Amino acid sequence: MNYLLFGHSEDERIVAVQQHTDRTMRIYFREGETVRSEEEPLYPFFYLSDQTLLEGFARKHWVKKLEGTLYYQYLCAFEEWPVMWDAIRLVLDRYNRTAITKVDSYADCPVLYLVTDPATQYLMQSGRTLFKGMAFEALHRMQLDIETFTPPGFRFPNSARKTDRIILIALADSTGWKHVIDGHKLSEKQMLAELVKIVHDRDPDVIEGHNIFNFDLPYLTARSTMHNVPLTLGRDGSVPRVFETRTAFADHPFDYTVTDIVGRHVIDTLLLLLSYDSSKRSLESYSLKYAAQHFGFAASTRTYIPSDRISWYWENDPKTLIDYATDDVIETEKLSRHLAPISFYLTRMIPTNLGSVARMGSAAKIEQLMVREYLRVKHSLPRPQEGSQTTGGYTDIFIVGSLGPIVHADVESLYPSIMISRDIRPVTDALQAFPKLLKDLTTMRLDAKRKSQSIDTASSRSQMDAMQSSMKIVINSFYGYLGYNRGLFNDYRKADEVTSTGQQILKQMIAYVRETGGKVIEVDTDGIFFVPPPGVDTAEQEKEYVAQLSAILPQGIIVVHDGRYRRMLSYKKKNYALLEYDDRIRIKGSSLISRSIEQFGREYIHQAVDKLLNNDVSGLHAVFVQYRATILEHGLDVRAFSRIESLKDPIEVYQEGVRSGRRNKSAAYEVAIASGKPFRPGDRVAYYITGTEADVRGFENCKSAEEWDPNFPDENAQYYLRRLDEFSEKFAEFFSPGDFRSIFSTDELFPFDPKGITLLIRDVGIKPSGGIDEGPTPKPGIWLDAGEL
DNA sequence: AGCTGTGGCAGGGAGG
DNA sequence: CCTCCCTGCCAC
Repeated sequence: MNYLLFGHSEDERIVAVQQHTDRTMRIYFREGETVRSEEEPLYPFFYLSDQTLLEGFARKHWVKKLEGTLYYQYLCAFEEWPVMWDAIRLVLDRYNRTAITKVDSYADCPVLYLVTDPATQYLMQSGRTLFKGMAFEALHRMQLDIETFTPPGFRFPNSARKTDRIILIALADSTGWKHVIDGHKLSEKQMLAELVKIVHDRDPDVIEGHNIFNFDLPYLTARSTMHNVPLTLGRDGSVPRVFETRTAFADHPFDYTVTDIVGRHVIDTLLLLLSYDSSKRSLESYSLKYAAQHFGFAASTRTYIPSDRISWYWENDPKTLIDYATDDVIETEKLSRHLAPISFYLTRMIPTNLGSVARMGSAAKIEQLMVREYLRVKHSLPRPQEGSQTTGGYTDIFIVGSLGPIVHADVESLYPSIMISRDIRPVTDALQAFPKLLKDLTTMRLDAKRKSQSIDTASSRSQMDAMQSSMKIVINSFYGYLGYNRGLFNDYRKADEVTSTGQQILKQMIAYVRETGGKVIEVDTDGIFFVPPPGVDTAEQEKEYVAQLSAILPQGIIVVHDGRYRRMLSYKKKNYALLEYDDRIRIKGSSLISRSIEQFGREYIHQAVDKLLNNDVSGLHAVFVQYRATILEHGLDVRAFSRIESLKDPIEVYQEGVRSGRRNKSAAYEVAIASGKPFRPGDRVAYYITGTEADVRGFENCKSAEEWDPNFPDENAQYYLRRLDEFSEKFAEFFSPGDFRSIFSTDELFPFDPKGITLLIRDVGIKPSGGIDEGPTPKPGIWLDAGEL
């Protein structure tokens, strides 16, 4: 069963982790077939570990769609067979043919070995099934962190500036060893030489650091170039190979400089953290210190130093700085031990080395699994489809207001379940590897999950848990891969089939709840919030009810009881709040909790939602009055009313966009430009609005939060009062217009009287353009009393 | 030398 | 006023 995932022969396993004496490289290719591209949309290809071997080969002969894809340097695909043979001849001619040997153990698969760069060879081989049967704990990992000195008057360390320098290099490793190379005792040049010596003595498999790709390693590289000390960190004594690259986490592109070290895997825990957060969405910051506290392994005795005080500590209190740097590497080790196992266990099945797996996106992982199987049987690969997906998940809201009790039911792994039960695969997947991979991964994941729950020893349990989490990530990406415009095996119609099947299932769930007397409030993709029918009161009865719901759905689709709540404040699609039975409040949705809302606004909304969920109209009014007064008397701190935005584009791109009229001016960029400090995409700017009128243009009336002076608060109180009103406006949905006005106003003549004010529940079930057709639905815009439910 | 998907809400600014 | 476009952020 695991044949596709874990390799085809033990020969694939490279036993020696620390040896790479075999100076060879593989070329895979297909022989003796003729596929005409116009008859069959398939690429002839070969697999090459070093793209420079094809230097000079006319680019126009390459299949365009493969340029710049995931395989730029590995998979060379061509429109025509003759062109492919030309390319192979070029590679062979470029090297001494006598160095080419056929390898017996690959007799069933034409693989040529070619003498070439050992670095690439090691990295290629080490990624195959190297870690089969090996535990993460057996890896020898080293953590590295550098501290730099910047002379007074300069803000950032500058890798080219003579007066800047590395002052500490902190090192630790997974054996518990710790060391600091101290810049007081050695010149920077000696420190670099010492670093190289230590790395060779300890000989780690993995080098780790937080933001190591964008700071520590590029800085070390630049300084070693300046001092003419070769940074020979490779296992073969080579210097790192460096290249710029870009990846995307959620909506945000992230640029970084990869530093490839021969025979070692480089892992940046910042990338692991970004990847972790792109599915969990729970982190406020991606700093090492924040992460260590978030995951609960920051020591209470940990030394903290503000980043702008590092130079001061080095000159005045170096011991504290050494403690600080040492704590950094210790936390890095813990962070990696927490997050890296997921990548580690994936390297067992994905034909790429650990360092690459840790940087790869999930679609790339699926493609690697597919390509691996196609390579094995020497089948050509499909061309990516042109076009786009047309459907997504079904989202709807039927009731606006505060009501309860609430049950949340959702379909377990909706899209993977649909794909498995309907045997969905790309039309181009001639080998039918796609559904087989999905099924095997799912079975294995459930198996690992069961084991992780039943095993006694903590280390085996966490190993099983890491394995099942890594498989979960891949499983959940199979659907996304179908709609991925660069995926070789993409298939938009199949992606649409998955989503529209999901929509049907959700609509069946809605119909069932309605027919049995429940009240559906909001649905989104695979989950449904509803007030259960009369008689379904206890948690056990709710679970029984959900089990009956599950039973009416197609085979393989399982609905589970995912939560019960005292009340729900339903606001808009994808925007709601829940009151748990232990009185905790959970708020969802960008219009209620977005980070683009000023902090005081988020706090105000949170408190107001609390009052609404608890039917406390007087309290709601009191909250409004209090915020209003605080704003007017400039009682808020700059952190409460400033807005933090990240700058997506470089300054030139922004300015060009504004000049050409293609984009509007933006306060965040204007503040950043006015500060005169350099900024890079991804940097965050905190600013606030100045002036006296409520209705000012942001980009003309903005100041950096750093400029705000509590003694002369010049924030625009009228503007922030308007913001407060905008936040309050969200709650207009829950009251009659008159009641709303009296709650959200300050009348000095008459004290506020909550009598007669009720929270309303509005049925918004019928949409002008159709919507749900099952079940009777009241007319739109009808106002119901909250007591009805 | 790169990249999983669609759906939804809010806010700013430009122009009607 | 309104609509449109764009960006940012979020749910799933």
